[in-house]
This record gives sequence, C-alpha cells and structure tokens, in this order.
Amino acid sequence: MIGAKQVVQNRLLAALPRKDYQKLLPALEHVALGFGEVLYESHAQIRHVYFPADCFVSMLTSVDVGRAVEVGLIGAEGMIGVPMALGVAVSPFRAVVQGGGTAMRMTTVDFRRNFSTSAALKREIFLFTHLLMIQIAQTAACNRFHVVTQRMARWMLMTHDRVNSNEFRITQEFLALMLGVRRVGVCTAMSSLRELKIIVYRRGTITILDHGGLLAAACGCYKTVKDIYTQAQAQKRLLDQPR
Amino acid sequence: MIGAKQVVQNRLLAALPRKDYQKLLPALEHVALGFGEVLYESHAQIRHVYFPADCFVSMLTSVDVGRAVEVGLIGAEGMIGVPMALGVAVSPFRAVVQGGGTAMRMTTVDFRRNFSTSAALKREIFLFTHLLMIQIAQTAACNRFHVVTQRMARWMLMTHDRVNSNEFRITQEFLALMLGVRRVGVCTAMSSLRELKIIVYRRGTITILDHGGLLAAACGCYKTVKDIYTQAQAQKRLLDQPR
DNA sequence: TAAGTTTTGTGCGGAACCGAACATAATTGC
DNA sequence: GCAATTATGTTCGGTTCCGCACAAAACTTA
Repeated sequence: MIGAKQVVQNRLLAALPRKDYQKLLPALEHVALGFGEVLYESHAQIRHVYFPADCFVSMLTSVDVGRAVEVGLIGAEGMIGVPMALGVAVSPFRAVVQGGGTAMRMTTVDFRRNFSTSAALKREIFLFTHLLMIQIAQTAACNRFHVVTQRMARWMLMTHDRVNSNEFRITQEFLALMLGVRRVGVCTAMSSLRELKIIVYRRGTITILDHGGLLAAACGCYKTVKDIYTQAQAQKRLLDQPR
Repeated sequence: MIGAKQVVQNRLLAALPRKDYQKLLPALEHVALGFGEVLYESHAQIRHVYFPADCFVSMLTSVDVGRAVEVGLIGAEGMIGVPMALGVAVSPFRAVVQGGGTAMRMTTVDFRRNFSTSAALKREIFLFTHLLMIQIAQTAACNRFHVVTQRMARWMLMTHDRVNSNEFRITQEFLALMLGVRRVGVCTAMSSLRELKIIVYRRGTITILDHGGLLAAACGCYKTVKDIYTQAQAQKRLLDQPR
C-alpha cells in the first residue's frame, strides 16, 4: 500500500531528479484530504503547499458577496500554493478539495528553503505556474462565450483526467457552484447529456459512458488547455533525455 | 524631453535599486509602440519583453476560430512577456497595443541573463506575475457574472488608470472585441452612461466626466483588483524603508 | 462641395439564463 | 417502516444578449 502510493504520487514531484526529491522528502508530510475541505481561504495566509497524489482541488475567485466561480482545477499534475513560488504567502483564491484523497504537503518555511536550493523544483513549479495561468485565462474566455452544457462537459472531462475514473461523486448543487450558474441550469444540461447516452447519474454520482461524445459536447477549451499541458510534458521529456 | 521620459518611465523598473537598474540599462532599448501593433501572436515565440512607459497592452485569449476576449491589461505597472520569467519563451496570449506610446524593451537573451543575476528584478517581476494572475482570474469571474455595462465601465476605469487622462481613443467596435460582445451591446451600454452624464464620446474618443459615477456603474471587480495592486505597492515601500 | 469611408444608432425575433417557487424521488436516521 | 433530509426535476415570467440587417451621422479625401 505504501509502495502503491509512491507510484501514483504527484507528477510534479515525480519529475524531479532523484537527488532533488530525496532532499525534499524529510519536509514532506503525507496527509489525507476530505471532500469540501478548505485548504486556503481567499486572502488568507498560506501555511502549507500541497502536492496532490490522488485528490484534486478547485481554485475559486469570488465577486461581490457570496458569488464565486471556479477558475482552476489542480490535481496530481500540479501544486496548490503557486503564489509561494512567486514570493507571496497569501492566497488570492479559495482552495477547496473537490475530490478527496491523499497529498504530500510542506510548510511554507520548508518550501522557501527547498525552493531556493533546488533548480529542478523551481523549473517544475514555474512551468506549472505558467500552465495554471493559461488554464485560468482559458476559463475567462470560456465563461464569456460558451453555454452551460459545454462548460459542464469541459468540467467533467477535466475532472475525469484528475480522478482517472469514469465515475466520480458530485451533486448538481455543487457543480452549479463551480460553474457559477443555477442548479436548474446544471440539471437541464445533465439530462440532455443523459438523453444522448453520454453520461448516467444518480444522486451525487456521475458516470461517463461515452468519452468521445463528452468531448464533442464540450467546447474546445478543454482540448486547448489539455494539448498545452501534454505538449509541455513532452518537451520536458525531450529535455530530460540527453542527461 | 529625455529627462521627462525618465520620470514617467515604467514603474516596475523604477522600483529597482539604482545598481540593478544601471546593470539593465545597456540591454534596454527605447521603442515607440503604435495602436494596434501586435507584440506577440498567440503561441508564438517571444523575442522581446516590454516595459511600457506611457503605453498599454491588451492580453487576449482566443477560443474556437476568430473569437477572442481580453484577459489582461498591462501598462506602466508591469511587463509584457511574463512567461519569460517562468522559463517559457512562448506567449500563450496575443498581445496588442491598446494605447500607443513608448516602452523599453529587451531581447529574450538579455532578459534571461539579467533576470538570473538580479534578485530585485526577480522580486519585482514575480510579484507582478502574481498580480497579473489575479487580474486574469477576476476577469474570469467578471465575465461570468456581470453585465456588459458593468464590464465596460470596469474596462474604462482600468484604461483610465493606465493613460492617466480622462480622455482616450477607442471605437465601439474595438471595445466590443475586447469585451467579447457585439458592438451593439457596447453602443447601448455607452449611451446609457452618456445619459447619466458619466461619460461623453464622439467617433472614437471617450471622455470620463464623472469618475465616481463610473465607479458606481462598474462591478466590484475593478476595485477588488485595484486594491490588491495598491496594497502590494504599499507593502513593497514598507519593505524598502528599513534598508 | 461631393463622394467615399468609418463610426454610431436602431429594430426585430430568438436563445440562454436568471430568480423564485414548488413537486418528486432517493437516501438516511430513528 | 416512517419521518426527516438531501438530491433531482419542472414550471414561469422577465432580462440580457445574440445574429442579422439597415439607417444615420461624422469624418476624410478628391
């Protein structure tokens, strides 16, 4: 079981050279994160950075009072606490655990020390920061142009990539909060996908039946961001080879 | 005239200690940027980073084909080419000069060298990267929740801050492209602000009459982001004092 | 001054979504 | 099994914005 955890661990850490990773290990703490857990409140001090293993986390920006929308979704491919890499210890976003699971975490103090002494860690985290920025910007455009069904399908695909399963737990109410729409809108969109036999669902559990159909139902924003992530990984492997 | 340019120059560079700035100077080139000039195409190689003096630049993200929306607006407070600071030499966004003027620029080669050897420059640029990320995320939320008039008023306020004038040139057509709406929508929104005596305009020129009124017409997103920028500046001054 | 170009204004039917309220179904706790 | 709770489904009037088309006004150029 411990061995298994080592295998499915955070990909950002996994990409580090063994030496750099060994140096980090003493500062890393294994934690279990439950659904709905709030890692950062908006504008609050960051105490730990998190490297998701098999959980994933929503980054939310709020406007006015009470209204919020998801601007980023981070799983095993990244880190929660990107501002720390930019020298800021305050999170501008609310970070909420969307899918429960485990993660490695590190205190900000440990992070600062390790970050400044590991060029490989810097490289990985800066690249991820760049990718996160692209994801957020694409979400901005997506929110402007695409209808609920498309955006919801995109959300399901992004989630699918992060849970590595065709099934995941989420209520319409919660999904509506992420997309910043009424639950009624999600309800309508979900039944339309069900009629097309793209998904099935019952009380808090969604199952993807037709991945291709879901891709077709989603806007291009999913593919756009995914391709950029994939490309970045490919280029990294290319860089790693000669060494 | 040369002296005047030195005074109104880019605030990010102005915040550097004299020593760091002197080191940069030989690599900096003064350039004039005209309205509509494209500094980066989306997904294209970055050749220079730009430090706006009295011009400002829109960052655009596109979806599908032909449809795009502004996700960030950068003036003298920042730099164009943030990905370079994250080790990426490709711009994910299209960068278009929105208000003509002058800027300092530096080749990517020079930037890489100077960036790695100036802790102060790093600190400034990383902080700005953080702020830009917040601006983009706020735009994502704004695009989701706020109506055209509010978003347009926000755009005018952001532009006002960057041109330091109550008057600036922009056509409804162009403004519609930035906000990702029809020109008709901008037309309606602008006439409603005119009726309220908040602005006047004629053929490509907008004049702000009532700044407070414009603030009230805009959504909170303007103030939210502006306050974070201001706060970051204040904290920097605080840090600088003891030295 | 006249013609051409650019910019701004208006009208219309339709689609998507909102707020609010209420109805039904599945699950949990007693 | 029954009540309470949670989740999903449906309806309705109203608002905002869309695509499209066309008209009017302002500025430029010959």
